[in-house]
Amino acid sequence: MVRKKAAPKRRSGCPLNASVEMLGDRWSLLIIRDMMLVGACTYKTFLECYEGIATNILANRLRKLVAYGIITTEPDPSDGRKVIYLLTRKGIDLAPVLTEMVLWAAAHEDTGNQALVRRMRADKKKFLAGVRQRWADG
Amino acid sequence: MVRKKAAPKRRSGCPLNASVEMLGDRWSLLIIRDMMLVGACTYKTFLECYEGIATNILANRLRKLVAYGIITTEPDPSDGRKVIYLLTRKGIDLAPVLTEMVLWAAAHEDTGNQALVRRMRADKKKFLAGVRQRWADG
DNA sequence: CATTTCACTTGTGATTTGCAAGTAAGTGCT
DNA sequence: AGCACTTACTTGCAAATCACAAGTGAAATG
Repeated sequence: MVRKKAAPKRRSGCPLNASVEMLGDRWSLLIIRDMMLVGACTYKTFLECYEGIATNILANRLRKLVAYGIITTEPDPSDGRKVIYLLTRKGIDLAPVLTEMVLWAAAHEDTGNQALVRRMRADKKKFLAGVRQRWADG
Repeated sequence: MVRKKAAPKRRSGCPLNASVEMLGDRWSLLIIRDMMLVGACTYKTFLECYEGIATNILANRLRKLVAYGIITTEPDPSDGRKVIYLLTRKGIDLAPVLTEMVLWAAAHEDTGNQALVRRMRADKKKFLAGVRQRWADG
């Protein structure tokens, strides 16, 4: 007996469903974090950044993030093998979400990079403006 | 040949890893949302809330959220069959994260419940205080 | 031209998920 | 006390997803 594929039904019209659809997995948010905070932008740097992600999964997640309009790709003009991944406006707008998550974890768990956390906590707005600034320049 | 279980290595000491560990799946955030926004607090209401979650998965996620200290359980004094799930302080502190996610989705996708979104956007602080208030009363 | 780098894809088991079908304890009615 | 019903789960199995190792093809490097 063949089972139908039937995507999991979620209560429609409820906020957050869309976000979870796009970001609710083990890797997507980490990829975005590394673009935003670490500046990673090629396939290789992602693979190295958190060793542990499988290469097929990384390819899959990047494809999905592009499909959702959170990141884009462009060829590296100085090296035809490389593909550069960039955050779109929609992707950059995730900065407040990431910030709150980092602050939450910092408040309730042992987190590394206390310097960053302090900077975020001290002036959230300024921190977010900084992220936007860096990405606006491309 | 037997494969070792080997949890996926993530770069240690980086913020956000802890959050993704606890919340980075399809359902955990939705469960928390429904506690926070809808007021769901029993197994049955969770199952009905978004029909689509499998009962074994729900049980598993609730157990994990308890283990992470995000929710607690207590027996319903008026009905011995029921278990009441409650947000802990740590769980309540997720409100800003959820809020930012809802606002992000609202800005970039078609979301339902525009009234809620407007209320969040109009006065984020007041909205968060309201959530905390409701949970403080228990 | 040979080697290396880069961004992937493919194949193969292992793990996780979705679904239907239990089960055990508590409640409510008679 | 007996029986039906609700609630919070567990179990079993198939299907989907994942981790890991090993390619592949195009472009750069020596």
